[in-house]
Amino acid sequence: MNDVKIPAPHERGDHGLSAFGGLIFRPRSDTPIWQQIYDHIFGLIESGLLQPGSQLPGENHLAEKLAVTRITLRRALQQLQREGHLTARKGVGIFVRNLPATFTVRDGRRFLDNFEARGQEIGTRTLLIVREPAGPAEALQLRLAPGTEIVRLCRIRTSGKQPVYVNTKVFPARIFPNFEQIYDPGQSVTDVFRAHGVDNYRRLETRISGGFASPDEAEILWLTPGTPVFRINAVNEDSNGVPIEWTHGCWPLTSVEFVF
Amino acid sequence: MNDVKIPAPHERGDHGLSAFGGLIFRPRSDTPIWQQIYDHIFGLIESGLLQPGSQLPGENHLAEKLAVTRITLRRALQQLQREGHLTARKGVGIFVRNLPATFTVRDGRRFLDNFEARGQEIGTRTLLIVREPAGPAEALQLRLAPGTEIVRLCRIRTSGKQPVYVNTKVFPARIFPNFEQIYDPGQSVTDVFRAHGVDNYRRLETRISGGFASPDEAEILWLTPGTPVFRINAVNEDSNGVPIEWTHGCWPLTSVEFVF
DNA sequence: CAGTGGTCTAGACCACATG
DNA sequence: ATGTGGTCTAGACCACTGG
Repeated sequence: MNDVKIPAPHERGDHGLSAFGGLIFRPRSDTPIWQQIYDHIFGLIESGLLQPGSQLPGENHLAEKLAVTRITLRRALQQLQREGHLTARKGVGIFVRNLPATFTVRDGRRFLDNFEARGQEIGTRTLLIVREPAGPAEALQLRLAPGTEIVRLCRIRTSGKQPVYVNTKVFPARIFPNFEQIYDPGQSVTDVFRAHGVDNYRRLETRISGGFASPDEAEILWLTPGTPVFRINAVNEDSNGVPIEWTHGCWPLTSVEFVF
Repeated sequence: MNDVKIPAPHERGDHGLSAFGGLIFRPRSDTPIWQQIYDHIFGLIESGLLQPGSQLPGENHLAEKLAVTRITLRRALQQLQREGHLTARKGVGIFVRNLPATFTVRDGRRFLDNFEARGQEIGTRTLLIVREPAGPAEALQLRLAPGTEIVRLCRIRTSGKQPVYVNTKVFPARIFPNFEQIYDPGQSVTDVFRAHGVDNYRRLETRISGGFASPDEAEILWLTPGTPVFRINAVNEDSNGVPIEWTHGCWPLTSVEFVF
């Protein structure tokens, strides 16, 4: 508490608390205190003094160091969480989120071709792959009778360990009898398409809307529930106009840019 | 507590407070109190008991009626504001936002053709139309030398009085010598294009990203600052590939859906 | 167990808009 | 002058995570 050192990023256990020391926030200024704190922490992140993935000091320590109430501090922290710069884990701590500089997704291309992630490695994790009867929404999108068997695939895309995209894909099971066997080794849907004679397909329509992360989505994407997200919704057709894939998913608002 | 009335929307001055009466929120439930309040108010809005444009009771009254602290109540109200269901005006009150059911904007069409606003009338308000030297960003987008004269046009689109879209358009001034005269009567950019011999043009690229409303944008769009928004950014070219318009603007996240 | 973030209370003062 | 929403304080208890 009394050690006044130059803010070396990773001190032994103090989580770089010194970077926050000696600050004075003027209460009766034109800008609210919580916003001054927001600006300060945001500056630390942008300038790189707070490295991605590093942990912030505990809220009690921080509030004391900044000479404000924990509630006032939390107001600033929560805005930073909603904007995707921080992520909090209960019982653990608050961490600097790995902002992947915004991806650029171009419509009509394969996912991996789409990324222009600067220096970040892209990963895929398959959460679920099952065959089951189509629900009403799925049947509608794929133009099937309700109850027709479909293949459901849930995946996460990560950038440097950090999840940035969760999506669900639905396929007519009849067209892809060997889906699981072919998908398994490379986790590539395109491989599955090719192996079943679908060499060409096109995106019929893409819908982009906005929403707010459900508790489930928040947990998967390491977000605070209620954080704003993009929702994307698209159908792919084969060359004969038969729908072969309905995909819908969810991105943190600040992790992606769509280019058409 | 004892007045059990059907919530008639506009009681004499009580702002429909009765709709909030007699509620009990269990503190040690599995869901937080603020979220129970959120759910309750959201339900009132969705069911139409709280009409669009109507005013909520004051926070002090509401907090008393719901038997919670004003801070706890505010937590619920602020989430509703961020999600676009409520809008607060300092010194005035909190109002139910007119959710325009989400527009559908199709790329490459004229704006008015794009709307599928159900029963809402679309309005246009021109905030600014000036000629001035191009800044660096504008010069880059229009492929002009910095300082070249451009026409800058700022407009708001409204749906039933409520602003839903604010954007800025920039044009090379040299191509449109009579911009202002032609634009003025109908507020139509297409008219200006036609009058200057531009009968055909196409959208080169559209970029959609996410952000958070600046104080200026928030005021224009009747939002709370920091509310999540879509940002859209596009360039139109004439048939010879010459950029003739750079447009960028901002939508509340929950007011629009993009279809491509 | 100690430390973390999540929630909640009971007050208070301020800037702002309206009548 | 009144009522509004915006900000801030000084406490408190809880559920969760980790060692």
